[in-house]
Amino acid sequence: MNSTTPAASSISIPPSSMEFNPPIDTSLGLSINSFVGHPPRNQNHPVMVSAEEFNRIRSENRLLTELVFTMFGDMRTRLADMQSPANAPADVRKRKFEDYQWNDAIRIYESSSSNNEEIHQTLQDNSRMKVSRVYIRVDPSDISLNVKDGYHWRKYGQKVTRDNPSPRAYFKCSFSPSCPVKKKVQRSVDDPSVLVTTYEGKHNHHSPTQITKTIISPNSSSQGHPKLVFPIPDSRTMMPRSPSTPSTVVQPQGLPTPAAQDSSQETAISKASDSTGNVGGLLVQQMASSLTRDPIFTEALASAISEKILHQELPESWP
DNA sequence: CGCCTTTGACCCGCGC
DNA sequence: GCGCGGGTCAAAGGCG
Repeated sequence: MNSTTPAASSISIPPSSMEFNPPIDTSLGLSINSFVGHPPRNQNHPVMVSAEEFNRIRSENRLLTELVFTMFGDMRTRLADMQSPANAPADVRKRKFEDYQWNDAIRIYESSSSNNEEIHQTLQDNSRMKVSRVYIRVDPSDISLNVKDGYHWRKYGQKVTRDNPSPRAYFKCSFSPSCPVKKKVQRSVDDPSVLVTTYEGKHNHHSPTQITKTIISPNSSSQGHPKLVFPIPDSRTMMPRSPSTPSTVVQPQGLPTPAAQDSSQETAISKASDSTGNVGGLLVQQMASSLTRDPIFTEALASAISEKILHQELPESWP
């Protein structure tokens, strides 16, 4: 535990901050409020796209919207947990706060559609970190704890831990006898269809498998539908909870690379949380800020959500 | 035969 | 000091 991090009990969040108050980016002429809370009244930024492209973007944006709301709801729950448990055991409070440590590289993958190379590449991208965590959605009926990530592993132990009925398996990299890397694999306590894989250390050899560069880059074509992306905090409450929750979203063009996102978000959030302790709100702001930097994305998202809202009844207060 | 998994025993750090 | 829990060791057995 980082000695510079504030104690969990020191975090105090006023009730008003538990509401979603997205940042306003006037430079774009749109705020998150304008398309999350209210239908846009003026379309000052019409976007000319084909019907096919529009449908694709609309579909993707629905997924992204769901992801954002899921993450916010989970964050709020988690923050409430963190600030309230004065009567909770000290080790539980400590664990909750440590879940927020941003040393981890968090990724969610669909095992059915992702491949070894992507996971491997993610780990390469985050190789500067001592610990990386990867979430992989698997077939719930598959009881094995095997994660195909391109390396060779030898299982050396298995334990049932206190906070999770699913056993935790311990692996060492067996490709090179001197390789210090270990990994732990355990099903998520919240969603048994998700394998939580924690990697420790850095490989001192190349992957046994051929690496292909398939992952997100700023220049990725939107047709490429690159995989996932948001570095999200942990494990338990930040996971999408239902299988229908999207685990892949499109990386908007112009956003930082995943590695850059990791770095910038880790820095910004750790700094800000030191001074204010409002980790959750800052995370939302950080995410929203990143998204709103991309005008194409914001326009498309506004269109998608406004269409959805317009298909519902307007509130009585709506003019 | 080599490599792997399984599994009980053991070690160690931490909190009380 | 003791108990608990996580992590590791190592013997035994399985498999290709």
